[in-house]
Amino acid sequence: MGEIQLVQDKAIYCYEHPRPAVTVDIILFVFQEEQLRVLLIRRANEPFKGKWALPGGFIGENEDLYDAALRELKEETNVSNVYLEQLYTVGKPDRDPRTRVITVAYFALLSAEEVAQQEVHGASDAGETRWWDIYDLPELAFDHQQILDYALQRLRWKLEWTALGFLLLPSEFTLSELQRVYETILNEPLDKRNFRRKILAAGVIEPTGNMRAGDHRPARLYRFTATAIELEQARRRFP
Amino acid sequence: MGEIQLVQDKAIYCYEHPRPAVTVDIILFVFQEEQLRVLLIRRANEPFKGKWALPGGFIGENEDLYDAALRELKEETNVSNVYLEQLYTVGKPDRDPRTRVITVAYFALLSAEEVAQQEVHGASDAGETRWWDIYDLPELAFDHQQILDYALQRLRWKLEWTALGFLLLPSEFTLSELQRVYETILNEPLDKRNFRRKILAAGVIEPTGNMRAGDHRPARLYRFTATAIELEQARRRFP
DNA sequence: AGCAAAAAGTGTCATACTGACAACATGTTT
DNA sequence: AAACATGTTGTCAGTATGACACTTTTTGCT
Repeated sequence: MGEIQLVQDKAIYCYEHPRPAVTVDIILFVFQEEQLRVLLIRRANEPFKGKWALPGGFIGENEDLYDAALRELKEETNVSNVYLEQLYTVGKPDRDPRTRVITVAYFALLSAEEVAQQEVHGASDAGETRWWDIYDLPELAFDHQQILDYALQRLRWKLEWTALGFLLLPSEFTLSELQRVYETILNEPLDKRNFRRKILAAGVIEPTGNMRAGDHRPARLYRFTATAIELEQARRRFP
Repeated sequence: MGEIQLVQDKAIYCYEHPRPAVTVDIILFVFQEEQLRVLLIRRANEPFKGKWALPGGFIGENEDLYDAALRELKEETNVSNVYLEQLYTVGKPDRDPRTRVITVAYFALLSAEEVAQQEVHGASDAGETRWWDIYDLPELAFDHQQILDYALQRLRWKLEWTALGFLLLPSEFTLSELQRVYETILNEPLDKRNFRRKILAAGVIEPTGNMRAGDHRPARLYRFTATAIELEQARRRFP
């Protein structure tokens, strides 16, 4: 089916039918300095030269989609050890002016600790790399704004219905910190007492016994209960 | 980028980098004779010759993914006027033994009325076409069983959290019929009184004034309230 | 030492939703 | 007319929700 030919000393890949290029793009969220941020890369080349874009790239010839997303993230941003989940696949014929490109978007969460440790940077072929406040974004390349909108929607949904907030926090955190994550992502204030009641009732976090001192009154520190990470709140609609 | 060459009188398509083939497969659900069914096609050729597979095919060179799904559905099964939503994209390198294939799976619902009218049939290149009870499936080709499992999961979820059941029923239906749809899809019995209370409270259906006579006591007929079709039950987790 | 400021922590009440549960109504069949 | 099949209806106890304000503990300043 797939044939390799040599034309002017360059390998080219030939098929009986036209094929689209397939890329994997990643929306990497992080919670830093009281902001929900995404990682973007400034495009060094046309099209959309100078515009900001989601990190991503072509899938390898023998690479699973998930693995491709991990690899791209590692290559372009030096980030590993993330939570990754497939988001959506976009494929409008004209979304890339150069050639037909189908993009499988992945959605990634990185804990604050990892960000600090991993020294996220822009890599070789990618240009400048930078975290952007989700509520104050630059103009994006391609249809990346739409993808990002959808990712934010998914993040919000996940936050409300699963125990996902953890992935954005360090391993020990206070309830106030957790609440700020929720408020920032949902983009609205929450009632402190109701928030605590619900989070604690959900049984997904537990006190570590330690305290965070420094600010004013010391706050109790919590961690996530082991397996509660992706506990899909199995709420049934019909009993 | 994409170059077309002629080799032995056949057009071939050449690229600098290897590209996967991209297909769209559709899980078409229908509710018939008290069963939740999916449409499958028996493969006429290798690989998996004789096994059953989801309808689908290659995306056109200038075709959106959604449009491709619609077209394939129309071509292979003569079905149009369906609810279609993207499900998931699979791309393990060895999922098709012939060549690298990435498949965007779509999830479709067809009302009982449409099924009757549209005379679903197997088309030209596809072999035999047949509805299968979701709980009594044959052995499937490729990784289609996994895709189907995921589709069923999504269907169940949608059923519980959105007003999606309608799409599987005729335009007028009784509450008992609706309940049977729910019970069949969720694969468990539901309490009649609680079911009615909830469905009616949700405000997604309304009585048409007509009655279904014939069996025993005539049953009140309902229809779905206009815009309630994809009303994502906007239940908030934090007030 | 005393006071103000900042953040942490805590409880109640009215309402709505949930799930478990059984009897009666209306038409058909024999 | 009696048996049968299906449709329709309500209660009650338990739990979850959302609205709402004050006290506690520490820091920082004077």
